[in-house]
Amino acid sequence: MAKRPYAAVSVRDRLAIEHAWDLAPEKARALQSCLAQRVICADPIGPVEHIAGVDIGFEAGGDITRAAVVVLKWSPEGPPFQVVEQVVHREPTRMAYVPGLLSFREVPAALGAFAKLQTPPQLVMVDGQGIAHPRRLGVASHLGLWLDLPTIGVAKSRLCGTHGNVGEQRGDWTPLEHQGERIGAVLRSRVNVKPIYISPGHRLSFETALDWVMRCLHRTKLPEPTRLADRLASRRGPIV
DNA sequence: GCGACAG
DNA sequence: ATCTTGTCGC
Repeated sequence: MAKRPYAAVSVRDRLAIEHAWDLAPEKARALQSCLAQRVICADPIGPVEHIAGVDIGFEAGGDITRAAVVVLKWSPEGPPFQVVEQVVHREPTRMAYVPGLLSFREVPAALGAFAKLQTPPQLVMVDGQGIAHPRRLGVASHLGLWLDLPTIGVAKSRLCGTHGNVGEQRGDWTPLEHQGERIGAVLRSRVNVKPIYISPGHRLSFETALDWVMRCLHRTKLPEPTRLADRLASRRGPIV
Protein backbone atom coordinates (compact mmCIF):
# COMPACT_ATOMS: atom_id res chain seq x y z
CA MET A 1 0.00 0.00 0.00
CA ALA A 2 1.15 3.52 -0.72
CA LYS A 3 2.90 5.25 2.10
CA ARG A 4 1.04 8.33 3.15
CA PRO A 5 3.23 11.45 3.31
CA TYR A 6 3.61 12.70 6.82
CA ALA A 7 0.54 14.70 7.59
CA ALA A 8 -1.10 13.81 10.84
CA VAL A 9 -4.53 14.62 9.46
CA SER A 10 -5.80 13.44 6.08
CA VAL A 11 -6.95 15.95 3.49
CA ARG A 12 -10.51 14.82 3.90
CA ASP A 13 -10.31 15.20 7.65
CA ARG A 14 -8.78 18.62 7.21
CA LEU A 15 -11.77 19.77 5.22
CA ALA A 16 -14.20 18.47 7.78
CA ILE A 17 -12.16 20.06 10.51
CA GLU A 18 -11.78 23.40 8.83
CA HIS A 19 -15.52 23.68 8.61
CA ALA A 20 -15.63 23.55 12.34
CA TRP A 21 -13.21 26.41 12.95
CA ASP A 22 -15.18 29.50 12.15
CA LEU A 23 -17.83 29.11 14.80
CA ALA A 24 -19.74 31.57 16.90
CA PRO A 25 -18.40 31.62 20.49
CA GLU A 26 -21.34 29.65 21.88
CA LYS A 27 -21.00 26.94 19.24
CA ALA A 28 -17.25 26.80 19.76
CA ARG A 29 -17.70 26.28 23.49
CA ALA A 30 -20.20 23.51 22.89
CA LEU A 31 -17.78 21.82 20.50
CA GLN A 32 -15.02 22.05 23.10
CA SER A 33 -17.14 20.25 25.68
CA CYS A 34 -17.89 17.59 23.11
CA LEU A 35 -14.27 17.12 22.02
CA ALA A 36 -13.03 17.12 25.60
CA GLN A 37 -14.74 13.76 26.06
CA ARG A 38 -12.38 12.29 23.50
CA VAL A 39 -9.26 13.46 25.26
CA ILE A 40 -7.26 10.65 26.79
CA CYS A 41 -5.35 11.57 29.87
CA ALA A 42 -3.36 8.38 30.42
CA ASP A 43 -0.18 6.58 29.36
CA PRO A 44 1.60 4.92 27.76
CA ILE A 45 3.09 7.18 25.15
CA GLY A 46 5.58 4.72 23.68
CA PRO A 47 9.25 5.25 22.72
CA VAL A 48 10.19 8.87 22.07
CA GLU A 49 12.79 9.60 19.42
CA HIS A 50 11.71 13.06 18.34
CA ILE A 51 9.94 15.80 20.29
CA ALA A 52 8.21 18.74 18.62
CA GLY A 53 7.67 22.19 20.07
CA VAL A 54 4.82 24.36 18.76
CA ASP A 55 4.08 28.05 19.06
CA ILE A 56 2.18 30.72 17.19
CA GLY A 57 3.21 34.27 16.45
CA PHE A 58 1.68 37.10 14.42
CA GLU A 59 2.76 39.45 11.66
CA ALA A 60 1.33 42.47 9.91
CA GLY A 61 -0.27 43.82 13.01
CA GLY A 62 -2.02 40.52 13.66
CA ASP A 63 -3.45 39.92 10.21
CA ILE A 64 -1.10 37.02 9.53
CA THR A 65 -0.82 34.02 11.84
CA ARG A 66 2.58 32.41 11.91
CA ALA A 67 2.84 28.82 13.17
CA ALA A 68 6.23 27.42 14.07
CA VAL A 69 7.19 23.81 14.76
CA VAL A 70 10.66 22.73 15.85
CA VAL A 71 11.62 19.06 16.03
CA LEU A 72 14.34 17.99 18.42
CA LYS A 73 16.08 14.66 18.65
CA TRP A 74 15.67 13.26 22.11
CA SER A 75 18.87 12.20 23.88
CA PRO A 76 18.97 10.41 27.25
CA GLU A 77 21.86 12.65 28.23
CA GLY A 78 19.41 15.48 28.28
CA PRO A 79 19.45 18.98 26.75
CA PRO A 80 20.68 20.79 24.79
CA PHE A 81 19.00 18.77 22.07
CA GLN A 82 19.79 18.67 18.39
CA VAL A 83 17.37 20.53 16.13
CA VAL A 84 16.51 18.18 13.26
CA GLU A 85 13.80 20.18 11.54
CA GLN A 86 11.98 23.49 11.74
CA VAL A 87 8.94 24.64 9.85
CA VAL A 88 7.09 27.94 9.62
CA HIS A 89 3.62 28.19 8.13
CA ARG A 90 1.72 31.44 7.52
CA GLU A 91 -1.94 32.00 6.83
CA PRO A 92 -4.52 34.76 7.32
CA THR A 93 -5.61 35.14 10.93
CA ARG A 94 -9.01 33.54 11.48
CA MET A 95 -10.43 35.26 14.47
CA ALA A 96 -9.67 37.53 17.39
CA TYR A 97 -8.35 36.20 20.64
CA VAL A 98 -11.11 35.21 23.02
CA PRO A 99 -10.12 33.81 26.44
CA GLY A 100 -10.97 30.11 26.45
CA LEU A 101 -11.19 29.86 22.67
CA LEU A 102 -7.51 30.15 21.84
CA SER A 103 -7.40 26.84 19.95
CA PHE A 104 -9.85 28.05 17.32
CA ARG A 105 -7.44 30.86 16.56
CA GLU A 106 -4.20 28.87 16.65
CA VAL A 107 -4.77 25.19 15.83
CA PRO A 108 -5.62 25.64 12.12
CA ALA A 109 -2.26 27.30 11.49
CA ALA A 110 -0.46 24.73 13.63
CA LEU A 111 -1.97 21.92 11.53
CA GLY A 112 -0.73 23.70 8.42
CA ALA A 113 2.79 23.63 9.83
CA PHE A 114 2.55 19.95 10.77
CA ALA A 115 1.38 19.12 7.27
CA LYS A 116 4.74 20.40 5.99
CA LEU A 117 6.77 18.46 8.53
CA GLN A 118 8.97 15.61 7.32
CA THR A 119 9.97 14.22 10.71
CA PRO A 120 7.13 12.60 12.65
CA PRO A 121 7.43 13.35 16.38
CA GLN A 122 6.23 10.98 19.09
CA LEU A 123 5.59 13.77 21.58
CA VAL A 124 4.51 17.39 21.15
CA MET A 125 4.84 20.31 23.55
CA VAL A 126 2.53 23.23 22.95
CA ASP A 127 2.73 26.80 24.21
CA GLY A 128 -0.55 27.07 26.11
CA GLN A 129 -2.79 24.92 28.29
CA GLY A 130 -3.69 21.26 27.87
CA ILE A 131 -6.68 20.21 29.96
CA ALA A 132 -6.10 23.09 32.38
CA HIS A 133 -9.00 24.83 30.68
CA PRO A 134 -12.58 25.68 31.78
CA ARG A 135 -13.98 22.92 29.54
CA ARG A 136 -10.81 20.78 29.58
CA LEU A 137 -9.81 21.56 26.02
CA GLY A 138 -6.89 23.95 25.84
CA VAL A 139 -4.89 24.32 22.62
CA ALA A 140 -2.58 21.43 23.46
CA SER A 141 -5.52 19.07 23.89
CA HIS A 142 -7.32 20.32 20.80
CA LEU A 143 -4.19 19.96 18.68
CA GLY A 144 -3.42 16.56 20.18
CA LEU A 145 -6.82 15.24 19.19
CA TRP A 146 -6.40 16.20 15.54
CA LEU A 147 -2.79 15.07 15.31
CA ASP A 148 -3.63 11.97 17.33
CA LEU A 149 -0.33 12.38 19.15
CA PRO A 150 0.66 12.74 22.79
CA THR A 151 0.74 16.46 23.63
CA ILE A 152 1.66 18.51 26.70
CA GLY A 153 0.45 22.00 27.50
CA VAL A 154 3.23 24.32 28.67
CA ALA A 155 1.77 27.70 29.61
CA LYS A 156 3.50 30.77 30.96
CA SER A 157 0.48 31.87 32.96
CA ARG A 158 -2.77 30.58 34.43
CA LEU A 159 -6.08 30.38 32.61
CA CYS A 160 -8.20 28.79 35.34
CA GLY A 161 -7.86 26.80 38.53
CA THR A 162 -6.26 27.43 41.90
CA HIS A 163 -3.11 26.27 43.62
CA GLY A 164 -1.01 26.74 46.72
CA ASN A 165 2.44 28.25 46.88
CA VAL A 166 5.14 26.64 44.81
CA GLY A 167 8.49 25.74 46.38
CA GLU A 168 11.48 27.87 45.52
CA GLN A 169 13.69 25.08 44.23
CA ARG A 170 13.97 24.14 40.59
CA GLY A 171 11.67 21.15 40.09
CA ASP A 172 9.29 22.02 42.93
CA TRP A 173 5.66 21.88 41.93
CA THR A 174 2.15 21.97 43.32
CA PRO A 175 -1.15 20.67 41.90
CA LEU A 176 -3.44 22.92 39.89
CA GLU A 177 -7.11 22.25 40.57
CA HIS A 178 -10.41 23.41 39.18
CA GLN A 179 -13.90 22.53 40.35
CA GLY A 180 -12.58 19.70 42.48
CA GLU A 181 -10.54 18.17 39.69
CA ARG A 182 -6.84 18.00 39.22
CA ILE A 183 -6.04 19.70 35.93
CA GLY A 184 -2.30 20.18 35.98
CA ALA A 185 0.78 21.26 37.89
CA VAL A 186 2.44 24.57 38.63
CA LEU A 187 6.16 24.03 38.19
CA ARG A 188 9.16 26.03 39.35
CA SER A 189 11.26 25.46 36.24
CA ARG A 190 13.93 27.91 37.37
CA VAL A 191 14.92 29.58 40.59
CA ASN A 192 13.67 33.14 41.08
CA VAL A 193 11.34 32.96 38.11
CA LYS A 194 7.56 32.76 37.88
CA PRO A 195 6.40 29.14 37.69
CA ILE A 196 4.99 27.59 34.51
CA TYR A 197 1.70 25.71 34.14
CA ILE A 198 1.94 22.14 32.92
CA SER A 199 -1.02 19.99 31.95
CA PRO A 200 -1.59 16.87 29.87
CA GLY A 201 -2.84 17.72 26.41
CA HIS A 202 -3.70 14.26 25.13
CA ARG A 203 -2.60 10.65 25.40
CA LEU A 204 -0.40 10.87 28.49
CA SER A 205 -0.73 11.17 32.27
CA PHE A 206 -0.02 14.07 34.60
CA GLU A 207 3.09 12.32 35.88
CA THR A 208 4.45 11.61 32.42
CA ALA A 209 3.73 15.14 31.24
CA LEU A 210 5.66 16.57 34.17
CA ASP A 211 8.49 14.07 33.67
CA TRP A 212 9.03 15.02 30.05
CA VAL A 213 8.91 18.73 30.76
CA MET A 214 11.54 18.36 33.46
CA ARG A 215 13.70 16.23 31.20
CA CYS A 216 13.57 18.95 28.55
CA LEU A 217 14.48 21.79 30.90
CA HIS A 218 17.91 23.23 30.25
CA ARG A 219 18.95 26.56 31.72
CA THR A 220 15.87 28.56 30.90
CA LYS A 221 12.35 28.91 32.25
CA LEU A 222 10.78 27.06 29.32
CA PRO A 223 11.58 23.50 28.21
CA GLU A 224 13.66 23.37 25.00
CA PRO A 225 10.86 22.40 22.58
CA THR A 226 8.58 25.35 23.35
CA ARG A 227 11.48 27.71 23.99
CA LEU A 228 12.82 27.15 20.47
CA ALA A 229 9.38 27.16 18.88
CA ASP A 230 8.76 30.44 20.66
CA ARG A 231 11.85 31.96 19.11
CA LEU A 232 11.01 30.69 15.67
CA ALA A 233 7.43 31.92 15.89
CA SER A 234 8.56 35.42 16.73
CA ARG A 235 11.49 35.16 14.26
CA ARG A 236 14.33 35.48 16.70
CA GLY A 237 15.81 32.08 15.86
CA PRO A 238 16.75 29.12 15.33
CA ILE A 239 17.02 29.30 11.49
CA VAL A 240 20.62 27.94 11.36
C1' DG B 1 -23.49 42.83 38.77
C1' DC B 2 -18.13 42.55 39.27
C1' DG B 3 -13.68 40.60 38.14
C1' DA B 4 -10.68 37.09 35.61
C1' DC B 5 -9.16 35.76 31.43
C1' DA B 6 -3.63 30.69 27.78
C1' DG B 7 -1.74 33.65 23.49
C1' DA C 1 0.23 37.95 21.04
C1' DT C 2 2.35 42.76 19.73
C1' DC C 3 3.99 47.75 20.27
C1' DT C 4 8.94 49.33 22.41
C1' DT C 5 14.75 51.37 25.38
C1' DG C 6 17.31 50.79 28.43
C1' DT C 7 18.94 48.14 32.06
C1' DC C 8 20.08 44.72 35.77
C1' DG C 9 22.38 40.26 36.19
C1' DC C 10 24.85 35.70 35.25
